[in-house]
Amino acid sequence: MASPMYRQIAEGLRDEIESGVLEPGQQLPTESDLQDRYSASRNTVREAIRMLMSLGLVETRPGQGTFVTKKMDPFVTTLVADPRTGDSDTYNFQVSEQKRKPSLSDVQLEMQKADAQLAARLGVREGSRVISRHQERFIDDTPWSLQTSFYPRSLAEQGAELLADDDDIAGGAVKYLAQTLGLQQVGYRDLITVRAPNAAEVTFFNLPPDGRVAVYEIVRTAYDQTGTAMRVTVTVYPTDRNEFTVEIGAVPNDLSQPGKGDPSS
Amino acid sequence: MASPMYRQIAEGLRDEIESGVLEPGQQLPTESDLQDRYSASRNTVREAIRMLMSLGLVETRPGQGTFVTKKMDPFVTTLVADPRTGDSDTYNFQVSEQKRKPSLSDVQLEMQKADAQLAARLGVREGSRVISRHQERFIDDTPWSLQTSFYPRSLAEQGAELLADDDDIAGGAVKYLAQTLGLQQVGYRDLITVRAPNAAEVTFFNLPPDGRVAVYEIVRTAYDQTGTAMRVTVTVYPTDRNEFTVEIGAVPNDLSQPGKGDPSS
DNA sequence: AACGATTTGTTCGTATGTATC
DNA sequence: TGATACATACGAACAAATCGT
Repeated sequence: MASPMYRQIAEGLRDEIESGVLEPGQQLPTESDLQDRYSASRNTVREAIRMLMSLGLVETRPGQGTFVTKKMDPFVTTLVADPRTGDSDTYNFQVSEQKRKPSLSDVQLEMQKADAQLAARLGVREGSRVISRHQERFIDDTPWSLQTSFYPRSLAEQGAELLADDDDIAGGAVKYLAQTLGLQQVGYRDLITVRAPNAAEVTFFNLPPDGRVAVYEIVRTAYDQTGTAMRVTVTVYPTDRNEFTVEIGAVPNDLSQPGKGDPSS
Repeated sequence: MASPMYRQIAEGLRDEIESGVLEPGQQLPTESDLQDRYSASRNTVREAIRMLMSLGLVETRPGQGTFVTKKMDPFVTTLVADPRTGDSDTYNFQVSEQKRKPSLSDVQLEMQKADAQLAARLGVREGSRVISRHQERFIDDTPWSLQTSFYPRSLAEQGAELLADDDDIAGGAVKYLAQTLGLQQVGYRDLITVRAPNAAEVTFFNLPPDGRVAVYEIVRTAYDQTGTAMRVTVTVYPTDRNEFTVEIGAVPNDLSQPGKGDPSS
């Protein structure tokens, strides 16, 4: 009598799923069926299913039924690159290598005041103005990530006017800054966190509104040859369709394609 | 009238939380209060709170109330290191740098059959035996990560007997393999994914059983000078108290300590 | 296009259990 | 011990989405 009824039901179904009795994509018994099978009320059965949903094991479709989750094949982003590159070019390259069609929205440009955290990262005073360049990124027409790059406004004032311009920067911002201001990107730091999506992210990525799918937030701070932060880029990815790799030193080419995810033993 | 009542209630409370009217750690109105405030039934109010919980904004404590979540300050793990190191030593070093006390469980050693995925990564035949060395890792006596390293059994047969031994390997396994077999770790690849915790992880990390706190799974495949995989390490961390960084090229020391997380603007 | 059957979604009422103070 | 607050469980009704006739 230790654990409540709804959890016992969830355990039972969970076992069936993880043992493969119920395969990915397959429909679970209806709530009505489960009521009979476990002699529990509908609400209790629903409680069990809700738990499985929260665990990412099943998904419900109104009017249809409840189904074992089929994991979509992830897109893998590589976080390292040669220190001298690591710009937006990298994005297109990575995507095309995996034979998917990337696309980008227009740049949405804003002047914003830096909050405490951003100011610290960018090495500017809190409350000072920064250039914010925001883009939506898609792969095969499904929303894949939201990216915002921040630059100190001083960069535009010193001659890199295109930064404060609403257009795409041909060849990438890193190259542009090298050409106009002589700024070399000599290194960067990525900070990887995971959190629940906010309302805008739920809308853009088409995520379930209850936050059961989290998002990665990757903050990349890039430094120039003087050790000064020249850019901070924040990119948000849903965790359900993204993975990341880091490669250090001599690493053979990736042959271990994740496969179908089928345990085809 | 578009969205259901429970979501409107959740929206209202969410606004109060995100605008700071309700501060982290503060108690929300009781379910009874919220019934009156929104003239909804208790179940509907609970539905709203459940959504906020799923979003990680609040937590409930039986007999006490519902409280705005206070983010615990994260432990930051750096994924890069010099290619020649990157062993368990790194772990102790990183932890002590942040002035926390690390501790490790005994090594739990097993011989296992490699499943398809592990076999591909480790470059062995599926179903062949591998050495599995499992450890629980704590920081300040709270469970922090679960780590399992896999080695081809051939390594132990070729002279690295300690791998198949139940003891800690003084100085780290990488150094040991270099000394006994001349294997140099020349590089590694990390694969970062996020998923719901399994039952064992829920227990060890003391996570809510409904899976609303996800875990990172970091798979590190290390290669020797011949381009052969010499080790695969799988480490699992709860997302609610861990962050990761990757540093490439010349990067100044990290001064941007994440602070208390307080928006003390 | 219309309708009915099926299935999940939302909301209410009520009762009882368990944890905390 | 009692009061308070959240957790579990049942029953019921109607709404909304989906599918087939």
